[in-house]
Amino acid sequence: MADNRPRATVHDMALIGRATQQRAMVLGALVVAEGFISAQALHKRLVADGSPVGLSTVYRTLTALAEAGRADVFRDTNGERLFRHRPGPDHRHYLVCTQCGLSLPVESGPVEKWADRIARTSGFADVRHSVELSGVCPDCGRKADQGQTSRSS
Amino acid sequence: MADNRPRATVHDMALIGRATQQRAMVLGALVVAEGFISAQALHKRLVADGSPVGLSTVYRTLTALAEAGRADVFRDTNGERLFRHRPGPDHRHYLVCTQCGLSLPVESGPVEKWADRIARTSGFADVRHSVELSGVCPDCGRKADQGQTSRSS
DNA sequence: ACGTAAGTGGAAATGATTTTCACATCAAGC
DNA sequence: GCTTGATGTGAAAATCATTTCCACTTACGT
Ligand SMILES: [Mn+2]
Ligand SMILES: [Mn+2]
Ligand SMILES: [Zn+2]
Ligand SMILES: [Zn+2]
Repeated sequence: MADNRPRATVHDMALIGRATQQRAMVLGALVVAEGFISAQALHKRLVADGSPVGLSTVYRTLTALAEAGRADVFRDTNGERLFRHRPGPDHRHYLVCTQCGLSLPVESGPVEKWADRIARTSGFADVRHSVELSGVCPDCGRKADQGQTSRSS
Repeated sequence: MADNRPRATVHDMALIGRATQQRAMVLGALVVAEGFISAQALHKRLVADGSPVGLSTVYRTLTALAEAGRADVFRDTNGERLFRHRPGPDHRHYLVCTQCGLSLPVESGPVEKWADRIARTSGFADVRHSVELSGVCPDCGRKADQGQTSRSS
């Protein structure tokens, strides 16, 4: 009966220091966003919603969440960093829509194994990986069709 | 008998427009670098070597080479873009040393298959992937050991 | 309640990349 | 070789995300 929209947990806040009102607002907005969003965009959204958190604080909170493993980070093509509240306790990879930010967690077992093997056989230390998939989601693809290459039926 | 260091080919230049002296210098320096290097660093190197190419031109040339598929791009952790002359005609992925830029092409068959499958089953259009491995190469790891956690034998 | 370490926010600094635009130079076509 | 228009160049300024500063709050253990 209870709806199962994602929620912020006290757990999230405990990991990054003191529980301030600002952090609660940022975390709340991030959870509600349900997808990848930039610090700038999240800040605008907060201000628009009458929750005037400083931009520096938004950056600090998102960075702290990411470091604590409570948020995932995605580099978009312009180099901007997008954040998303991490649904579970484990590291994930996503397929992200370049138009609207919609993100879909993808099954990444094979890549993890691949990356681990390379890490082991390379001789390199502290090997990390960054795997990002991006594309245009069905909705955005449909919208895009109605504008250019107007292939009449 | 002929050494087989990588060389710039006329082919590389043909793909990006006119063959100017500046482009030849940038391409030459990129090839000689034999690893990932930033536009800024490459520019400094050119200036130091008495080949005063403008920074804008370095950026333009590297970007053009990347678009033409003659260079690979790597986003380092600070968001800076590193370039490397692409050894062959095909798309590759690398394991890059975060300390010195040394890069090792890695066998990426499994990831390509994985990414292709997701692209096909996701419903997304124009799916692209970015896969980056980074770590500390043996040489740099050795150097790092002689400085901190001095665990006496 | 108090004291204080931790957090906040507006403004300024940073730093990579892009843009501008007056000037130089490729590469055709004669 | 010489003219010429499209293309390329570069110094400086603009952009823009992110970080740093620092005087002022605030959370929270005592
Ligand atoms: Mn992974
Ligand atoms: Mn690939
Ligand atoms: Zn979309
Ligand atoms: Zn190294």
